[in-house]
Amino acid sequence: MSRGPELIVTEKENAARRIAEILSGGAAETERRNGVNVYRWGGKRCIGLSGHVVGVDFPPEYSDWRDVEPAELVDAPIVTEPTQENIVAALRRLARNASRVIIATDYDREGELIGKEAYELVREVNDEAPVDRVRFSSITEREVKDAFDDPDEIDFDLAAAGEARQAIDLVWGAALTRFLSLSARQLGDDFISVGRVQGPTLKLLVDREREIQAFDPESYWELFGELSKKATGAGSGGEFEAQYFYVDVDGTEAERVWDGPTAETLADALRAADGAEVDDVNRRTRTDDPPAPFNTTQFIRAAGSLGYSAQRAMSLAEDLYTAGFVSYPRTDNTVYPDDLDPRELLEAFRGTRFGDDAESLLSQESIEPTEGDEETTDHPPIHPTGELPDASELSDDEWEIYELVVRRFFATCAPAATWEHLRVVALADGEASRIGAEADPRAALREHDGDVEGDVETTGTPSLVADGGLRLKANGKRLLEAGYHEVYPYVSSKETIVPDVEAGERLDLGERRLEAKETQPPRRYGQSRLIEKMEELGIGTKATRHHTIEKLYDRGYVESDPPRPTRLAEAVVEAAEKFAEPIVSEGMTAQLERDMAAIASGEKDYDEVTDESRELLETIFEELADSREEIGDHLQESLKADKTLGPCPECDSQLLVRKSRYGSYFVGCDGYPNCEYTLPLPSTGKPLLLDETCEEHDLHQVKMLAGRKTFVHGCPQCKADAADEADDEVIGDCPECGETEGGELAIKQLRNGSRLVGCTRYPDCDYSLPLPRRGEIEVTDERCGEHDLPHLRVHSGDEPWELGCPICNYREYRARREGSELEVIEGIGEKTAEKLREAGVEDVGSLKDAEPDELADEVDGVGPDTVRDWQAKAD
DNA sequence: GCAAGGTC
Repeated sequence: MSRGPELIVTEKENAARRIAEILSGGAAETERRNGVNVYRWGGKRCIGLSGHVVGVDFPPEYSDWRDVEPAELVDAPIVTEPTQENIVAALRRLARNASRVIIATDYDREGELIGKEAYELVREVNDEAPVDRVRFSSITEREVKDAFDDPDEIDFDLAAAGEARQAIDLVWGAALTRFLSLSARQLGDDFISVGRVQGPTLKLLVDREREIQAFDPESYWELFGELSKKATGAGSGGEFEAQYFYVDVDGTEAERVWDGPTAETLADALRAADGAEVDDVNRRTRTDDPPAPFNTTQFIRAAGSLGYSAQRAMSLAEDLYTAGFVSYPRTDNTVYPDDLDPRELLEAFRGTRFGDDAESLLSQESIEPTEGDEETTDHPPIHPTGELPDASELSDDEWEIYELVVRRFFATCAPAATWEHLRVVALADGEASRIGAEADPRAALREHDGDVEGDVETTGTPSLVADGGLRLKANGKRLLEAGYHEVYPYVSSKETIVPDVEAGERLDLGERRLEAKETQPPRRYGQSRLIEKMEELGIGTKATRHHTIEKLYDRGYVESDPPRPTRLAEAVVEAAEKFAEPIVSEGMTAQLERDMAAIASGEKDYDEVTDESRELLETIFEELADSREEIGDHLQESLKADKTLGPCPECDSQLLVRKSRYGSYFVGCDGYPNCEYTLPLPSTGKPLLLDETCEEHDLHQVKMLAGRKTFVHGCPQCKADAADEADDEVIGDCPECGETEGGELAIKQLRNGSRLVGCTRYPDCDYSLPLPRRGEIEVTDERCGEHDLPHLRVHSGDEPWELGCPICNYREYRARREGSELEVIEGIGEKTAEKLREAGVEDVGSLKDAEPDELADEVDGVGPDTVRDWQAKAD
């Protein structure tokens, strides 16, 4: 009997390629099976999966939402089916005659489950070959070879922990999602979802919004004075700003004065001062340690401060990873593995544009990279691979992100920075003490009347004025050693200069200011702050948190950026808090983590944990049964509130944003069909109702979200009125019907806010040319010789610009677009455009000429319908 | 068509 090949299975294609390279010493060849790369050398084959290639679901008889009571899902069977047919087929073919199978998926819980899934697929076709498991934390020669020299077994308990998570997530998510959707009669694309991760994430946002809405601002005052060293013969002294402070009842310093009259008295006192004397000088040196290596969350946060959304940052990092320039971007690890030699990696940057920084780091006697708190087994922290891109290979955004990763790695190898902090306290004297003594110290306190901060009872009296005068303080900091700031410009190293002064020194007191301020509500979570918070609470994973946020947008739960929850989101959270609390609580994940740990250690098993979870969900459904209508009504009201613009001018109902049969948006009356009042909306983008309303019509302003083409439309009634009032301005003959029918071209303002040059015989003749949305259009005396039309000039911004003859302008626009980059088409990103160019499609023009089926065959992950969709958009 | 988790 001939021995078949050994089969190695990895979690992803990239890992398969690199492992094959390492184990074969570079001799592996690539062949395609079912459109999947298989690496072969000697008696070995290596195939990469694409994460989970099978998925859990309910059997088909449960798939109709209307025929199945959501509660039935609680005890429904769960089946596992292939989701990536081609990869599953390739794996089966290879497994059939394999003599041995080695599972080399990622070294984490989900990797163990993916490995077990591969094992099951292998066993379907081959019940003899031994199946081993190898584990390594990073794909380096030493780790991989060590792992393959000493193979282990699949940890079925650990995999079962992952399976329990799958089952619980499916059952809770599907049952409650269907319940909410059915109760609100939202069954189309606009179903109402909840889940173990999206639930608590949404509640974070809703809770913050509740705090903001409940916030009651308080007034307070702060005082400032401009101090300066007295000019001496040797040179002029520096000026610096100092702030008034007093000593609170508990002995701490306080700057905010919570009472207006008291603040005024103190300001009078400060104005009466004729100078200040330095009372105390305090110098301290502080070290400022370099940052820890990047995990996914901290990477997203740093990219966020450069203006990238979480989604965009991850997509760019994935591109850089696939191209081989940075390591795997999905990781929780903040400790470099032992086999990452920082010196060696720094040397790879010699002679590049990072060369000087790399050299200066290499000149250190020893390099001890920083470490974060989290050390995991799956992947190393995100770092450059040492494979160097040519700047021209990367888009501007990719380069910026690449540089961030390189510089972060540099920073982790760099020395700490040191700062000198200088704190100066001076007393504003002269008449200040006498006048200041007139201020009521108790009134300065926030809690003085006992009701502001609840039951905080304050006793004692603060000291508003010191013996020698009004206290002023200034804090300066100077960078003594730049340390890692030299190589990592993304965190501020700004200095605040306070000049050297000595105790007892007299200072001039210049301008004095009393500033009235208000306490501010808490800020909304930004995307990266939200991801940090999710990580803190343990919800979601490094690979999914940014997707969860995208999902909240897709479901209509949040809008704009930073994400703001809609009324629908509030209603979903309210309903869940009342009837299905676990689904919006981070506690559910915490419990699940405990249960999974118990399964992994063998204390519990899959059935025990999933049965227990089903029982809890069962009781929740018992409660829900009676409240179905109540919940549904509230959800529907909230959905309507999210779409409500304001009062209808023709009846007592409200105007709503509606969607036409053709998928376009318009404004219609809630009283339809009794009231048929409508207003049009622009044809591009998805409408978002802003908080601001139109003073004249009491309607919410409308913003049209359309990616880079997003714009504020304003009040749709105002736009329609403006169009009704504007007279069409005739500029020449219609080229289509001017001679035969006498049609003329005119500049027209449409009721949906757009403008065009169109035929006066519309709709009999629909000849039209586009015009820009913004700016005033001037008809000049100059005429186009070819089309006999006047040149147009557009007044927007500071400088008017020449649009010229509208026909020539449109022709040029078309030509530019035809020859322009593929990326102008919605849905084509940089990666897809690159793939298209490889297939010989260089620009929009050649995309339009392409045969959809042929092109789809040539480009991975693109179907003929997608091509047709692009072609339609190109027109 | 539901979730969350992989991967792209």
